[in-house]
Amino acid sequence: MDKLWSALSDSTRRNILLLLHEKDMNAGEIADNFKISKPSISHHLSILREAHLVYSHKEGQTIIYSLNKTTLRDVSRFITLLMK
Amino acid sequence: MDKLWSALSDSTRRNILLLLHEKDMNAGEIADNFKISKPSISHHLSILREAHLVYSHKEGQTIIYSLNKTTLRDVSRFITLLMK
DNA sequence: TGGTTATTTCGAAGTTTATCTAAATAAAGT
DNA sequence: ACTTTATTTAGATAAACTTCGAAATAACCA
Repeated sequence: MDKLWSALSDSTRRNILLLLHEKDMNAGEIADNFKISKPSISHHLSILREAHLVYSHKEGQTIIYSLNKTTLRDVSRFITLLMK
Repeated sequence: MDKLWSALSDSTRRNILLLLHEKDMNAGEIADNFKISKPSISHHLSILREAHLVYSHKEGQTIIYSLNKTTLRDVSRFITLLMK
């Protein structure tokens, strides 16, 4: 749970998740939506990947990232428990 | 949203929320549930308070903390949106 | 083989965070 | 007034985090 929550604690990463909710994207496309450098975005993506919030697969020259909705259920469960 | 998510990113703070879900507690009682010092717990409580995840009121000599479930709805909304 | 494109890894700088002890504040009782 | 109890604030330190530019890796094409 720890990696999951700290992955979610950064607003750039939460915005990446919102982008991927709309559609799958490659790393460059994702980076184009932010002002920070590509290495920084790559780093954020690796944190999201380690938290299992996204997964990626290679397609030709590019790497496509997708939202992993399954992991979000763990967060949802925690919040729902507290709200009861 | 930023203070909210970073408040949730620390496991001690999430455990404080779980404790307060069971019942309201004063700061000392909360601290007794952890190995870290009382000043550290006090610091965590102030972060939770600033994020509006808990509120507090004085009762005689002690300060009673309670879970603020309303704020959790914002988190829940974000997660629910992503899960759709 | 060499060049181009896409992405990650490396190494460093600056900022933020969690934690501690010691000191300060505040309320209550003696 | 002084002491005890409950909690917070202050100041310091070490670890973790975000960010960058430059270099490395990998795939594709000419």
